[in-house]
Amino acid sequence: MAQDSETKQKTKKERLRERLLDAAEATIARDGLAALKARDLAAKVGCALGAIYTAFDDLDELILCVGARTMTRLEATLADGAKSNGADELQRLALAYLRYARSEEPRWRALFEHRLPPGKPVPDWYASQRDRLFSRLEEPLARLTPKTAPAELRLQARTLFSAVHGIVMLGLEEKLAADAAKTLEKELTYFVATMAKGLPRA
Amino acid sequence: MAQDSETKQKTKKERLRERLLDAAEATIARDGLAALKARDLAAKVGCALGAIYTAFDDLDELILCVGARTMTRLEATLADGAKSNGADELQRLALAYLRYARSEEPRWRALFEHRLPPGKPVPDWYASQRDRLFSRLEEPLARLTPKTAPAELRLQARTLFSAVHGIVMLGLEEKLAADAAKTLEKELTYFVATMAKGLPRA
DNA sequence: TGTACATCAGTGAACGCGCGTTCACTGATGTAC
DNA sequence: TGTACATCAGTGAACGCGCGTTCACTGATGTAC
Repeated sequence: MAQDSETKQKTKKERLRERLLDAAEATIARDGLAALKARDLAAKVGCALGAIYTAFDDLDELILCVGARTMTRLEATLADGAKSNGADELQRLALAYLRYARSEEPRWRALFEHRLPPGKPVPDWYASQRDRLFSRLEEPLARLTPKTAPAELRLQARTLFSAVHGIVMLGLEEKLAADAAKTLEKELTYFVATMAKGLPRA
Repeated sequence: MAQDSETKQKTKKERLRERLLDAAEATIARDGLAALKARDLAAKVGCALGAIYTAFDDLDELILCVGARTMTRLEATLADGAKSNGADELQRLALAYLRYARSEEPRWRALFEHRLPPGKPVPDWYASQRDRLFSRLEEPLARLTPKTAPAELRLQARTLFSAVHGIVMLGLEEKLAADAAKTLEKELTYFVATMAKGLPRA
């Protein structure tokens, strides 16, 4: 029975974790990372404030877990948006990224807003999921420039992602110009086309 | 004498504003935007806490003023880094941007971190200084693609800036890969070269 | 020049709020015999 | 089956801190006559 008991305890704790994650995710998705408060969270799932700290070390851990879910959703959107066509897959990927950022902006933004307190390292499981996300960009790039060495490819993929990310981020913020968000699709399409043309062996 | 008195009062208030701005700038430059606290600021300039609010409406206004100074410095760096050569001016601009972000990272980052409370509009003087900064990118772009219409050019300039910004931002954060910062120059150079090659009439 | 008065920049204690985390305790669950 | 005991998830009041902003007040400066 000791084994049974342990199993049950684990499951219970796991269930609380999930309920907390669901609630936190909903809050972040609706109102952004800054709106996530321990007390609200406890109220939402109907547990005591302290219970959060039996399921997670602290809010940072919980936020990272929500981030993992966001990455999974983003991955799915990218996979969905990029398939079917082969030639302009990069363009499709970029537009899919924009679409995701638009449709789940607070969630997406939380991914980049959140900062661990200095000294706290990013957990390995988080880093590896993040890296997996980028490998999704390497494949289509590899198809475009088949002669490029793998290390070079990784760099190119990162550069391209950062560039697209920058365009989407600043575009959605409208920090640069008031009407930026409306022309973003055009901007991105044009941008990726230009890049593709400039790449060796396009 | 009424006129004299008013003039003196203005000057005095102005001096306090400047001392506060200097102190705030120094704090942001050393420790980042998050380190800026009203009490520390008052202590630094040797005035009362409340005096801040005779010189500025609130901390947001003060932060925007520091942002204006940052933009001026950035503008100077860009002007400095881009001149002399003409052909690869875009590359020089991008590298100058990276250099500035590196050398004054917290100050630069503050420019993008700071958010006004929702509903508070960005002041006109701030928006116009920001726009002026971007016009610096349009000139070299115009030289590269002389046939492009002005409206198109503005869009291209913004796209290019956003892309470079994204590469620098994520690169310096090292959120994507642990060794990103070291290869950033190479990355940027390669990126701009690729873009330039892809642009019509390169 | 001297006196009474007005102005207002500057003061800093106090307000008001928010919030993550802890910890002594409880009560449900399971164990031992 | 029944009783005494152990465990530990879950509780929530309290801790501890931080911080932007306000406001009744003061004192230096200048004005009026």
